[in-house]
Amino acid sequence: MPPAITAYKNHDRHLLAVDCIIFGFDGKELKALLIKRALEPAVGQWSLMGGFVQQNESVDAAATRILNQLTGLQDIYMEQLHCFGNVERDAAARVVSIAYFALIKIDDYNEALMNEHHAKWFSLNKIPALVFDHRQMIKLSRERLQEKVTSHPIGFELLPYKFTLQQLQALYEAVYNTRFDKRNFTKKILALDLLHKLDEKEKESSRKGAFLFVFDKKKYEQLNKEGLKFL
Amino acid sequence: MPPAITAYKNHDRHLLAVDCIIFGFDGKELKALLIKRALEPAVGQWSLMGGFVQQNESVDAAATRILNQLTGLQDIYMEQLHCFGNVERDAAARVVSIAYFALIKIDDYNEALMNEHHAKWFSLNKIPALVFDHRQMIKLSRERLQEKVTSHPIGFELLPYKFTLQQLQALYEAVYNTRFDKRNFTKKILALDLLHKLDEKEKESSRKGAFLFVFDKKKYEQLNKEGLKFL
DNA sequence: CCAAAAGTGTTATATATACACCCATGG
DNA sequence: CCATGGGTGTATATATAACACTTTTGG
Repeated sequence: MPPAITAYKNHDRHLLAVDCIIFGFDGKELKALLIKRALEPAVGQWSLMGGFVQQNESVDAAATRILNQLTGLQDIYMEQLHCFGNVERDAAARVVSIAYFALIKIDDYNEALMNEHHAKWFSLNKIPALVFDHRQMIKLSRERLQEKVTSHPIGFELLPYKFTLQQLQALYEAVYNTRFDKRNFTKKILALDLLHKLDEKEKESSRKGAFLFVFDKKKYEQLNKEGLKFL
Repeated sequence: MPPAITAYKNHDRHLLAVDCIIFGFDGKELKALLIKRALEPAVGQWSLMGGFVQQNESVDAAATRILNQLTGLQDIYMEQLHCFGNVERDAAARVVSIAYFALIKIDDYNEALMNEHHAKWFSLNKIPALVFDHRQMIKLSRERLQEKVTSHPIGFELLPYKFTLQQLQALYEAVYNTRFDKRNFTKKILALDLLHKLDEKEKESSRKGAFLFVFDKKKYEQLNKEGLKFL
């Protein structure tokens, strides 16, 4: 990249950060992954995982890098949420932050990296005090997740590869913070022709055992692009 | 604002721009307001109105300022669209841009300012070649407008204060790029209990004349917050 | 044999869609 | 008196919401 040409030269330059809201689902509750902030100011306070955008990387790439720094994961569903640009949002300096949210399988992470950052999962209903505007970021991301899930089948990103219908329903109930009728839910989700029923049963949560499903990758990708009407 | 503290000091700083997609509706077509770019590179090419974010202003404030520079308007419906952060997006330097879209009444602008920027309205179906990634910005903003309009009554921002049902329908048809049945449309919109029918008729477009409506500000604001299911 | 979760259909209601004619007016 | 756009209702199809009992099996 050449240096800024004359026409741009006199404009202010800004610190640009990325913050990641990382969602997980433990079968009962929607959770967000938080770390203990390692940087001044506010060292040791709970915070979203974040970092600065470098000169030679795209903002999206920065988000991917920062997610990977904490989780060790790659190829994760990630979406830009919003640019937070208030002058005073960071207590130490003017920093503009672009927030992203990511959906991961809650057991899928690198434990060493997580320990290194003192990361912990928090139920979305029990988020502790956070630095700066991170609470607002989580709030907005939750609303966005809800909207997104209504028209795109991204909920599966939060589930294990094989899952039961009740796990799926519990996930949607957690996202919408409501309850659904089991029969109506089953009917609707199966009608999408998106799931493939396995011969295998999950037997941990009941004596009878519940059939496991996987999603049909082709249908899934198609509906993810086209959109669907879920609820 | 104090200077960046030690912990932030070594991070790269970036040029931060704002670009505005300004929508208008002429009674038939959805249009976007474009200017002839005044800056190198690509001087004289069609472009969205944009500008740089200053050190002491929020990103939202920058967007408002830049919209005002072109139109002279204040208190305009404006929404952040997306942060465009590819390294090579601007041909001259690494510039991260935050795109906003605005809805204005198409006759409501300061002509002197518009002339100064060589601004012109373009039908969304006939957007000329644009600088950098501005075409992509317009595409995304159109999709977002469509989604937004489905759940929030923001369409009115594009109409004159008094409008006929046919103007309203034409607007929604333009946004969705489809046709609606007149009777069903009327039924639905009136059922929202959002419009107030005036005793006054608009007589330009027909001999009989069509009744004018205004929206009920209280209902409007309530539905704008709560959301609604429009179509 | 019993506790606990799995699985499964029908009906009622609400919403969405399709469709065509008369009205009022200015020229 | 007629051409033009304005205004209005009903019937059908589809989608959503409400609702309860039987099955399986490990202990």
